[in-house]
Amino acid sequence: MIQLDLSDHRPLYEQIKEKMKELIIAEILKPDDKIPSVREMAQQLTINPNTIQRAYRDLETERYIYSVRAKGSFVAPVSRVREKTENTELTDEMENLVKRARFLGIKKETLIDLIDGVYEKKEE
Amino acid sequence: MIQLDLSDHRPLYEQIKEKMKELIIAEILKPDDKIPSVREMAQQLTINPNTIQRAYRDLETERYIYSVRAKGSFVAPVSRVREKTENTELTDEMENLVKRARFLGIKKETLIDLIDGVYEKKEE
DNA sequence: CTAACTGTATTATAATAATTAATACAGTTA
DNA sequence: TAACTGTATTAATTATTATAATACAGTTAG
Repeated sequence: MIQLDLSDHRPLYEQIKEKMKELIIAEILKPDDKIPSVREMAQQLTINPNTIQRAYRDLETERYIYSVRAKGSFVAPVSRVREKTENTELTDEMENLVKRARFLGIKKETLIDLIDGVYEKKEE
Repeated sequence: MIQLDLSDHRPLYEQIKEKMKELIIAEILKPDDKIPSVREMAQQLTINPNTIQRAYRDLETERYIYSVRAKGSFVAPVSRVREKTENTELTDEMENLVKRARFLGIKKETLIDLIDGVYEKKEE
């Protein structure tokens, strides 16, 4: 399901969080989909279950997943709270990125093309 | 010149690197501008000089600054290498961000307005 | 020339963060 | 009942980060 990058300097649980978020945001994992259990994922990645536990706990706090004791962990439906905080975070990041792009001499049209490309795929 | 955020979980040297990059990218610091010496910056931020040393060493490797022994450290002119790696990095980040935006239901036009806003300020 | 500044390097230590390990408990499911 | 779930806890280990204390060689202003 996910792949760790050992050359990455960041902690494993951060990588796991990020990858899971990507899968959810890309809608590869959809609301109420079951995700691998703590132990199962740990075995797949050959790391300690506690590390997965840490990642899942964070993801639950951030409302990306929800867990049911003895049943499993599942992708959470998009919550209004999460949507709002993500919205502001994203706007900030986007602004910084666009500034960097401008600094690098990237044309406005290039950015707009990129956006078009992503939004087109929505229809698929 | 820069301000550390102690509530930030990332290492100090990472924060320093990031802030310096921001200043350089925003062109607040321009090529060949002298930046504070290792010891001076350490005193300003009340942290150990070795931590600054670490940040500066990284920044030099990434071609954001250059250092001259016994003279000081200075903002590097934009190198072609740096420009290229930054360009691909930025494109990747931008694509991820746009995907997130789409997932959140943000309209394409909203993103384009944001870009317009940033690019307009170039004339100032 | 000298005093005070530069970057750079080194080694040791302390402090913090991340990870593993080994369990345990309570509930679910086939 | 056996095998699975999430969750919690405590301890030990390892890795990373930060500090501390120096040292060296070169620059620069007075």
